[in-house]
Amino acid sequence: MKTRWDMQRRDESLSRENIIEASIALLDYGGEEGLTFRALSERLATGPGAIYWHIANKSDLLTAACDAVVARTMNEIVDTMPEGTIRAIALGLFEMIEVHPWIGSALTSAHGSSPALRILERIGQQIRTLLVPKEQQRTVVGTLMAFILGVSRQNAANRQLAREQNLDRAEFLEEVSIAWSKLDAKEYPFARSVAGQIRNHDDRTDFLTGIDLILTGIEAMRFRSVPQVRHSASRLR
Amino acid sequence: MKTRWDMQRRDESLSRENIIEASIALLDYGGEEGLTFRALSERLATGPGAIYWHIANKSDLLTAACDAVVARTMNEIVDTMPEGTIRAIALGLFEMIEVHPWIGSALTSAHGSSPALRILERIGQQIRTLLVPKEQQRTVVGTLMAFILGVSRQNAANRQLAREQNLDRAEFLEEVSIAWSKLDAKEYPFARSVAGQIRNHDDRTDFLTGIDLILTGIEAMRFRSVPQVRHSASRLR
DNA sequence: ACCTGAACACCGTTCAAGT
DNA sequence: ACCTGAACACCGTTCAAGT
Repeated sequence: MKTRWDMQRRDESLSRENIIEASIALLDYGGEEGLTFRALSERLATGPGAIYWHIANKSDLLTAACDAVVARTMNEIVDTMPEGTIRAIALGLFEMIEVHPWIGSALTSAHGSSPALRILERIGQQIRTLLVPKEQQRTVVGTLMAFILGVSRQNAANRQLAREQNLDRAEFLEEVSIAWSKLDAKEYPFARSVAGQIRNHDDRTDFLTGIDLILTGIEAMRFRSVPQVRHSASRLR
Repeated sequence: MKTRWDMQRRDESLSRENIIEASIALLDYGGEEGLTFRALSERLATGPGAIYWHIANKSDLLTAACDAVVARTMNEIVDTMPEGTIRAIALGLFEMIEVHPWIGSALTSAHGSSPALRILERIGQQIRTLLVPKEQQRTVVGTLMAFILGVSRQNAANRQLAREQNLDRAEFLEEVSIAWSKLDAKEYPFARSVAGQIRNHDDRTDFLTGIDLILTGIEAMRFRSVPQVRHSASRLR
């Protein structure tokens, strides 16, 4: 059952890098549940226990795999104008999570961890050149990150859902559109009203519109010398 | 080991509702890994198999638990002015996920599912009264939802992380602040520059600032008759 | 120092058997 | 119709034993 490739691979001794690369392959192929210590040790032609010599536990492994892919994605992005670069980063992450859907959830669990930090840094550097006031930079970057990861994760989840139901994109959207148009008219007027639009929308375009929405908000905020005071925050707490 | 309460509970026969309520309690207490069919059947004084008579599988159970909490949260929000209501919905969801961190991940996996739909509908109705052009409503609501859930999830994950390290909020932020200020100056200039701000920030305020950023963007967009054409989308694809 | 693989304590889920 | 609980096929992780 062992292919030439497997044997060759094992010629190199086991290393943290080997393990991470094999993990990424398993995750890409079988999703989060595709990564098990048994599958991993089989692919690496070793025992499950051996892996624990190089990595602490499964969570450590997931973060490391995540970090490797994020670092690669970030290195592929070339800087141009700040807004353009932000869009490129956004789209790069969107497509990364589309190809590696498991990254979405792996990335949540670590604000201080190194993959999330890479993204924060990259966006932050652009926001600085956009001349956003210093006190607002952190919030603005946080807003962009939350939005980018939120949409990308949702997009990946939808694709996953479609695949589970053995539908292509068009069929899946058709199903959702039909389901929404059949909702109760009193309780779900909005969902019904947009049901028709679902069919022909483009995920990337929607995503970039959202990014532009936020960039527009940033620009508008830049020209307000004093940050606006909102009473709702304290009133609603 | 059985308390009076447990016994009393079992007097009512098993039902889907019973099971969902018990699941929520387990999830709140022990997080996602706190919900197991063994713990659940013990709490309900029955066997693991009995549960399968009322629910399809664990995923079904999670969605149902999620839906129950989301429905409750949404019912608590009273409508006022559209912007105010959107902030109230946002903050309501933020606090909901803070109290029930497991909802964050449960909510991702289901764009068409009923908990996500409730949220979409509620926000959508407000966006309609804001007179956003019909073709942009879907995208705008999607933007808000992605942002709200993205930030809330991140916030819940941070709290979880702090708890795992047995730190209170202040200690945790202090740790992050110190870690960021020690990063490499060439590679992480932005993270270093905001390290100091981490210490004294308020999560809710940041969150509402982000919401306002998006609402500002929406307002600006409303006054453009023709939706702006972005070349980056096709250029970057 | 690094690897092996059996063993442990868990999972979700099924299903023959009961009432 | 609804419940029981043993059994199945998995998990992540540990650890004595090897090289």
